[in-house]
Amino acid sequence: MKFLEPEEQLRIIKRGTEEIISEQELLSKLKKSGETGLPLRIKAGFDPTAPDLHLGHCVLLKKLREFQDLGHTVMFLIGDFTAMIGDPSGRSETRPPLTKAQVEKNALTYQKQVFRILDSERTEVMFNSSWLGEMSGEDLIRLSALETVARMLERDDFSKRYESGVSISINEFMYPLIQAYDSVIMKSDVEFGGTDQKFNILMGRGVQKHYEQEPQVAILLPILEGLDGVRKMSKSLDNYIAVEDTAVDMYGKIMSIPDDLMWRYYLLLTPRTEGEVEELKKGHPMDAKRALAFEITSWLHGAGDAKGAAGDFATKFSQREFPEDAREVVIKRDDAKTVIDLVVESSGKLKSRNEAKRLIAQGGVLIDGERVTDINSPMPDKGTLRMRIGKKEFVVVKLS
RNA sequence: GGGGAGGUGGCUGAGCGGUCAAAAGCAGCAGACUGUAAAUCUGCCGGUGCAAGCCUACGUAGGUUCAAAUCCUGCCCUCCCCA
Repeated sequence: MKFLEPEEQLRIIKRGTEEIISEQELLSKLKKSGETGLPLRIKAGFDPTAPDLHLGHCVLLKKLREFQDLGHTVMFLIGDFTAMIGDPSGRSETRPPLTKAQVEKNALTYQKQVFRILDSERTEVMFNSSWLGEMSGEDLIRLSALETVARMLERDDFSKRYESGVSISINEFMYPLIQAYDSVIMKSDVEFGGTDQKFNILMGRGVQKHYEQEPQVAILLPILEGLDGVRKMSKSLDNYIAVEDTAVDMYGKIMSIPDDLMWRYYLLLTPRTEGEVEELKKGHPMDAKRALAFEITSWLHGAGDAKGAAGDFATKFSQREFPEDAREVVIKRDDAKTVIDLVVESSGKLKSRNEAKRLIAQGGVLIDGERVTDINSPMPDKGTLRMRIGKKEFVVVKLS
């Protein structure tokens, strides 16, 4: 195996990282791998709690892919055992543990999604239940003796919870230790994670030393903010862009992020250099955002789909025209006496009749380009209606 | 084991026994404007109903009362102090 110069590799790796502990160690590991011809073993752990990968995960996956392209091996660890505990990182409360069946199902969905980004040739998929499941009670106690409560409480989220009186379960204290032990078994050279993983990853170093291994380098990546631009992207906050979102949705969602946030997306999710980004900043923000949306969408869906999505967005929102490929719905005339029935029957998004009422009253519904604000308006006497329901839903309704 | 505090709508967080479907903020939705599903401003924001109204909601089960998120009791859960 031939590698690039260690310094060059380091430069590539460093881009967009929050912190590397330590850069010196990483450089020496890279040098050693260059001399021996052995790829580095890169560990990244994932909780199979959310089967929906989103762009937040992609920050990490993209970095892993860069490592792979440099010739190193990624160990994609599915924390099927630890998921039953629930990672307390960044949490303000205890998470409910998952059942075994749920975990297994989620893990499969996970794998299906990551190889959109990772190179499967250079990836080893691992499950920590394969070694943790075999640990005896005695092993576990021994492991737990390696750290103290005071040390655990140094961790920010634990101490905050402790001080503000939110519960911490004992098993949550075990989490960092177990994650650290994974690094020992996996003989990890580098462990990746978000900044919220700092404590856990550093603990891996300590435990590896205890087992007389060279400690892993910690590479911490920033947490990506979600659609609201403030809170971290996560499924539970529903501010996420999923890897499996359609190209159209993905493009649209990226267009909806606040302007200020897009530079961060450029840095963390695209290969654009700082110079290129500076150039974009000089131009119109909307052009820069379009380019961003296109770039990310084609990364995950291919250029063809991305082009389609861009066109779709332009007609729907920039020109406010009715898209040609709108969803079609067939409704029986008897089922819809008035406009509100029509809206309720044809929309796939509205949760209640009240919501439809509000939407109509507030002018959010257009039928054949005409705004309808009276929920009791009679049905137009036509066979086909082109409806816009809210900002994002376009439906062609055929009456039978 | 003893003493104390608390559990409110997706979240944070107010709440005198009636005027509470419950303040405020966040999130969400719509309109205006625009450069976009940016920003800003305005309105909406439990269900059902054209509406009046009705129904369901303030950890859970009961009770007091004409009336309870607000008072009492049991239970569940969380936290603090002492041992």
